[in-house]
Amino acid sequence: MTLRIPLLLTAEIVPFAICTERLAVLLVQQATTWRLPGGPVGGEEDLDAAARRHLAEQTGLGEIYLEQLYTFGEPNRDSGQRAVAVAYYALVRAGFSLADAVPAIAETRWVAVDDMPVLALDHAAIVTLARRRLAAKLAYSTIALQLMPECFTLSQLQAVHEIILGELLDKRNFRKRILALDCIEATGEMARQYGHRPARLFRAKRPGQVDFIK
Amino acid sequence: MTLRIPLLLTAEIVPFAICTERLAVLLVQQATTWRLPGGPVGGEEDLDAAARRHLAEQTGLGEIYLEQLYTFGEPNRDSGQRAVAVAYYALVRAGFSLADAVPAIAETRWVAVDDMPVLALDHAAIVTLARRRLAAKLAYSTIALQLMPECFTLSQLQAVHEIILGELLDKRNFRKRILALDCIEATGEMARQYGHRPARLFRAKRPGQVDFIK
DNA sequence: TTGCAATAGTGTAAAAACAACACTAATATA
DNA sequence: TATATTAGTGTTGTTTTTACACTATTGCAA
Repeated sequence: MTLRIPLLLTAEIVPFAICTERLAVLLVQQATTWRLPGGPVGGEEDLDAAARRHLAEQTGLGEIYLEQLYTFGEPNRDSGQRAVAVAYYALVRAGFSLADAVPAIAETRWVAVDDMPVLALDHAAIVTLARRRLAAKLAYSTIALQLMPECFTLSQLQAVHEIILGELLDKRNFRKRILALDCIEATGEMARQYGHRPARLFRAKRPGQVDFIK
Repeated sequence: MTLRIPLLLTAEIVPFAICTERLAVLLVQQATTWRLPGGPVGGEEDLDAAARRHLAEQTGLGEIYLEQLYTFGEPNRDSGQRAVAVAYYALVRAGFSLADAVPAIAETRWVAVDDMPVLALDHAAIVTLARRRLAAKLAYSTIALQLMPECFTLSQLQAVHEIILGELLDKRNFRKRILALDCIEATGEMARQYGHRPARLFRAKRPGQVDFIK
């Protein structure tokens, strides 16, 4: 029972954001291949902390929503060595700025989930699972708010839902449903867009929190 | 990146069944304390396989529904050593027989979830999370069928739902809903109970499979 | 043999949730 | 001042969900 097996335990993160109207993942380049940000869990480090640390070190992203996804431990997932990966996904608010954060120590790029290059190890499977989970959670939680900037319009929120679900939603029904959840409130400000009627701005009532609904 | 940290990786399982009208967990006695079945993951062993192996070795349970729940890795969850636990939950069909299976190598006991004794490490938290997940899954999957014997009556299935949810359900509405899912079919046989009208027996249409619904 | 106790089995109506649908409002620019 | 563009708003029909009560079949006991 107290046997310590030699293995590599890593945390891997799927950082999602909406980029140019598409759901995108932040990838890290290692030599010639792309992989998810992540790396070994420290000897005295919490799993979540390891995920946050690697994400910050490799991409500059901090202070974002993070949720454990699944643990991958097939003996052959990393050729040669025994590696177990605790996978997470993270949600990055639109309007985030990598530049604001700690400089990344790796080459990174946002890539649309539908245009993923070949990824290291089983990272493609991790992305696929994360994407399914995110889409499923839209239906029964307020998780989409974690992808929004502090202030946003209802049209922007609807676009985020549509992009993740891959289908168009009815504007009136969407607004009715979201407002009934009582998870956002009008700021009183208007978005100063150009060429058309300005939109009311909203903010999350409980910004850090993801509520279950229904 | 290739650092191998010394740590104990275990698989821990929460085996659920309905015992005497209550949701129960199969516990294993170790010295004077109770714990979940489980133990170290082998050096070349898949995580799921490790969970199944320990469950079989320690309790005699095999061939049952198993699903990964969450990975617990707080540095101090096991005093002294660094231990990471990949937690699973398992569903045991009513009418199962431990005696049929391989003899268990440990003292085991089914304990109602509402009467749990003090458990080793963070196993109480694992049970709590597993219980929440199971209850949530009732709403959007056919997972309850994994707790049923091959043939069962609708009243029995309803009782299982009621026990897990902790609330009574309307008989007619329950039947309508379950039958509409098209996940069970009548066997044509009747349950030979005594003292009242016999009930029709049903079986799962796809016994091994858990379908998502709605 | 008849009555009682116990669980099985069945339908309808009201309420709530969801889905479909089209026009007016406010702004920037040409 | 006309046009293009997006914001914003209610109603109606359909579907889903909920609430609800009686008859049927059996074993057992009187």
